[in-house]
Amino acid sequence: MKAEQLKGHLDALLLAALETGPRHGYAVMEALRESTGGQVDLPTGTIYPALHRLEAAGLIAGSWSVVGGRRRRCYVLTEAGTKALSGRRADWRDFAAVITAALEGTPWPSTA
Amino acid sequence: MKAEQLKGHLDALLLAALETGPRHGYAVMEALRESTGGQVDLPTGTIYPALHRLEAAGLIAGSWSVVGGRRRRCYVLTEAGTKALSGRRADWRDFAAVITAALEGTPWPSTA
DNA sequence: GTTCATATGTAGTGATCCTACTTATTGGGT
DNA sequence: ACCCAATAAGTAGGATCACTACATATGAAC
Repeated sequence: MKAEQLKGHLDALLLAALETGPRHGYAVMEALRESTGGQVDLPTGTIYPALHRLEAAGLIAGSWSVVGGRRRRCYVLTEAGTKALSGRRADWRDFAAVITAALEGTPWPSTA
Repeated sequence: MKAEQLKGHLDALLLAALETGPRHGYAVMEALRESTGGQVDLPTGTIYPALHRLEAAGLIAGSWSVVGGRRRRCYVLTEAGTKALSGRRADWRDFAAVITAALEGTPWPSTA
């Protein structure tokens, strides 16, 4: 999984990882690694700045807590984040359909 | 179609556009625009440097010609380019499958 | 003769993800 | 006791890539 390929799609993955419930950064990292069979294995230098961006954009809301002596910043999808996620999903479907069509010459399997 | 989404996937599109036969840059641009229903509409500042990169990488070979008083640089897929294209296609399928699975939670429609 | 489509190109910008490093706590191995 | 791995968060700087804006030139239409 090359680095450049992910560009522009990471936010959608992070939002999706938070859709099932609140998670802290490290947990998001692991959730993503497991849900993709290890193919999306983000370094901390990618995930934390990305979460900060999403928080600054108002798509997720973070709050500090301490569990087992370790500080955690737990993130939840905001209402704007939920909307953004469905937008990103639609964007992805469109994007994937276009690229697949251009590459394969065959139409995308209908999901409608 | 947001700009950042395309990052890392452009080369595959360009190689695919050249698969059906030799084309010059402007023609590649139009072919891509038409094959994607206008959704991939690359500015010249994107396409020409990208073609230069591919040529420098040995994936395409360019040659000058003059048609109707206008100079053209016509590109052909090299052998390495053909191999690269099938690699890029495989990469895309893997990538798309992973992202779709992570976003939708459902497996990719089997193409096998 | 001016404007549009054709045709190619460069310089600089901005966004994004990664590498490498730092800090801190808990718990297991020896 | 000591060290190291896993957990947990973060920053600074670098590399890549596509885009904006601009420059150049010809042919065709009006």
